[in-house]
Amino acid sequence: MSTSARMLRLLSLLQTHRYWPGGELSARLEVSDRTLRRDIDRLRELGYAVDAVRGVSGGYQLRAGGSLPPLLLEDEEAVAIAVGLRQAASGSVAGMEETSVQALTKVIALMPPRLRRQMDALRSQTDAPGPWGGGPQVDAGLLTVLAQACRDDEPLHFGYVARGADPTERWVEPHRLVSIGRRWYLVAYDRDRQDWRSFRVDRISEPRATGQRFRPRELPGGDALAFVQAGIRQRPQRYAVRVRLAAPVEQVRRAVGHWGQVAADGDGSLLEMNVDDLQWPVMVLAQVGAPIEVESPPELAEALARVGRIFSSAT
Amino acid sequence: MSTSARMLRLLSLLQTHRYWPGGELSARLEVSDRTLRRDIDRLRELGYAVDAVRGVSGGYQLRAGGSLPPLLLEDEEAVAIAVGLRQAASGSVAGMEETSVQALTKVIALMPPRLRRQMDALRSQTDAPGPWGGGPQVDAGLLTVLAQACRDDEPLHFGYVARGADPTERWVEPHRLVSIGRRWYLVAYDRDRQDWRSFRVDRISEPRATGQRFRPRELPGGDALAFVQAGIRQRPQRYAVRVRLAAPVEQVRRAVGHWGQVAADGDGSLLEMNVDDLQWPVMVLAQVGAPIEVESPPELAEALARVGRIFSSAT
DNA sequence: GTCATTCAGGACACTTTCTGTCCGCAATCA
DNA sequence: TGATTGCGGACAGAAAGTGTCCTGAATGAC
Repeated sequence: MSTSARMLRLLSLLQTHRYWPGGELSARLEVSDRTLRRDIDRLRELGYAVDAVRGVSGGYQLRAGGSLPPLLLEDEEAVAIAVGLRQAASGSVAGMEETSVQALTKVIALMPPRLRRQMDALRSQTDAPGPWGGGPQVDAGLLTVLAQACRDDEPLHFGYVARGADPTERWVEPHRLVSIGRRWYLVAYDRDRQDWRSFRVDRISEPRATGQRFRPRELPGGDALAFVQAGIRQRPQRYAVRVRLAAPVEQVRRAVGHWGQVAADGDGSLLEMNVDDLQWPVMVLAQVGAPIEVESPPELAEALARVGRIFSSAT
Repeated sequence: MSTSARMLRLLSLLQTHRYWPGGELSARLEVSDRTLRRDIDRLRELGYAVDAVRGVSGGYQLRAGGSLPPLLLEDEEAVAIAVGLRQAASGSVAGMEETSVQALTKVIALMPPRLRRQMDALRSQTDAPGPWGGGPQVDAGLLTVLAQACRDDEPLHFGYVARGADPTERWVEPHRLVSIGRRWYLVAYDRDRQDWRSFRVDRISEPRATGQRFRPRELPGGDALAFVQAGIRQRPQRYAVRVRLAAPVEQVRRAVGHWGQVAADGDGSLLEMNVDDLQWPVMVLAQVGAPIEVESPPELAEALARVGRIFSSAT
C-alpha cells in the first residue's frame, strides 16, 4: 500500500474509534511500529492534532485541532448527512440554506450511485411536508442540480413558468443561487434573451445540464442578492399579525419559537408575526390554547372563526 | 510540501471547483505537469474517479466513483452539516436518528473550537421549538456527548431524575444510544448499582466525561434495543386518533405528511394517527380546515371543542 | 519502589518512490 | 492543418520512506 493510501487509512481509523493502541494500528496497516510513529508524526505535521497516551494501555487519538481533517465517512453516515442537509436546505433551518446547498452539492457530487439511490429511497419519508409545511416545498434535488451547474459553469436547459405566463423553455448560463425568505432564486444569463434574469426555483422544471462549459460572465453590479431583490417588485401580500393572548409570555413563546415576537401585555402576552399564509398563526394559536383577541388582520379573525365553527361542530 | 499533503490538497481542489485545467492545478501545487499527471494517477489508483478531457480547454474533474472520497470541507460547510445533522438527530427526520448522531459525533469531535462556537451560536435559532414542537426537545449537544463517551469507552458522571423519584447522581459505563419513537435511551452499566440500566436521555443532566477509559463489558443478551424495550413496562398513555374529514384524501395527506395514515372514505377521508399529545392532531385538523367528525378518542373531541370556543370568541 | 508496557525519537543502511526533463503520441477544436 | 492539452515511457538524480537497532521517558500494575 502506498504511503498516501496508508495515511488516509490511518486517518480513517483514528476517526472511527477515536482511541487506538499503537500496536493495533501498526498491525492493521501492516507496518512496523516505527513507521507508524512516523505516520503519526506526518499527520501532526499536516496540522492534525493527534494525542498520545503513554504507559500501559496507552494509545493514540485524534483531537479537534486547528483545522477540520478530511472527513472519512461510512456509507450510512454520508446518507445521514445528505438527508440532514436536504432538510436544512429546504428551509427548515433558518439562515443556513445557501451553505447547506453548497455542502449538499459537494456531498452529492461525490456520492457513489448506490448511496444516491439509498438517499432517494429515504426521500419519500423525509420530504413529507407534515402539518407545518406551508408554501411550496423546495425540491432539494432540483437545488443541487442547479447549484452544481453554477459551480461547474455548465449551461442549463429548463422549463420555466413565469408568473401568469405560458410555459417557456430556457437556455441559460447559471450564475448563483440565492435564498430569500422561504424562496430560492436562480440568477442566470439567459442566452436567448441575451440578458441577466432571475428565476424562481420552484417554477423551474426538468433542468438539463449539457456537460459543456461556458466562460463565466460578470454579473452587472456583481451582487446576485441585490439583483434578485431588485427584481422582486410586487411582493406577495403579507399579513401583519397582531394578537393579544391571555397566557403568560413564556408559554406563548414556547409555542411560537422564533417565528414571531412575543411581548408581555399586562398578565397576558402580545404576539406579533409577519406571514404569507394565515394557517401558520392559526396553528400557533391552536397550540397555545388560551383566550385570544385579534387586533389585526381581520382575515385572521375570519380564519379563526371558520376553524372555530368546524371544531365546535366536531361531534 | 510532502506528497501526502499535496494529494490532499489536490483532492480538495478537485472537490471545490470540480473542473480544472491541468496547468492551473500544477501551478497551484507548484509541481511540474508531469508530476501532476502522476498525482492524478495516484488518485485513480486509490479508487477515485478522475475524469480527464483532452484538447483545447481540457482538464480534470472528480466524478462520483465507487467509494466516497475523504470529504474536504470548508468551515461553513462543516457548520452547515453539523446543524443539519443536529436537526435530523433530534428526530425531525424519521429513521435517521441514530446514524445522524453517529455522523454528528464524528464531525463534532473533529471540529476546531472556533467552528464549534459558530455552531453553538446558531443553536438558539435552530433549536427554537416552533409551533410543531410537541414533547420534550432532545438536546443534540447532550446526545453527542453521550455518543462520544459510548464510542470512546469513557466512564460518565451525570445527574438523573428517574420517573417520580428524587434526583440522583450516576456513575456509569456507557454502552449504546438507542432511539425509540421520539425518545432516546442510554444503555449503560451502572457502577454503583453494579448492573445494567437504561436511562432516558431527556432526564439526564450535566454529563461529565472523565477522560479515563474502561474495558467494555458485554451486555447480557447483546441487543441494546431489546434491553431498552424490555425495560419500558408502562408506556405513556397514548391516543389512537380516528377522525373522518370532509376533504379529499390528497388535501388531508398534504397536511398530515407521514405522521398519520390517510384513507379514502366516500367523498371524504379517514385519518388515523397514534400520538402522545393531542395538540398534534389539533394542529393538523386546524390546517385541513374541513368539517370534522371525531370517532376517537373522546379527549380529542373535548380538545377541539375547547379550541373551538376560544377561536369563536376571538373578537 | 520495581517492572512491564507503551510512546518518543535518533542513527543507520537499504530500498523505494518521487521528481523533473526529455520525448513522441493521441485527442480535440478552431 | 496546426495549436493546445492530456498521456505516458524512459532515465538519472534527489528525496523519502522503511526496518532494525538503540536509549529515554511516562504510566500503571504489583
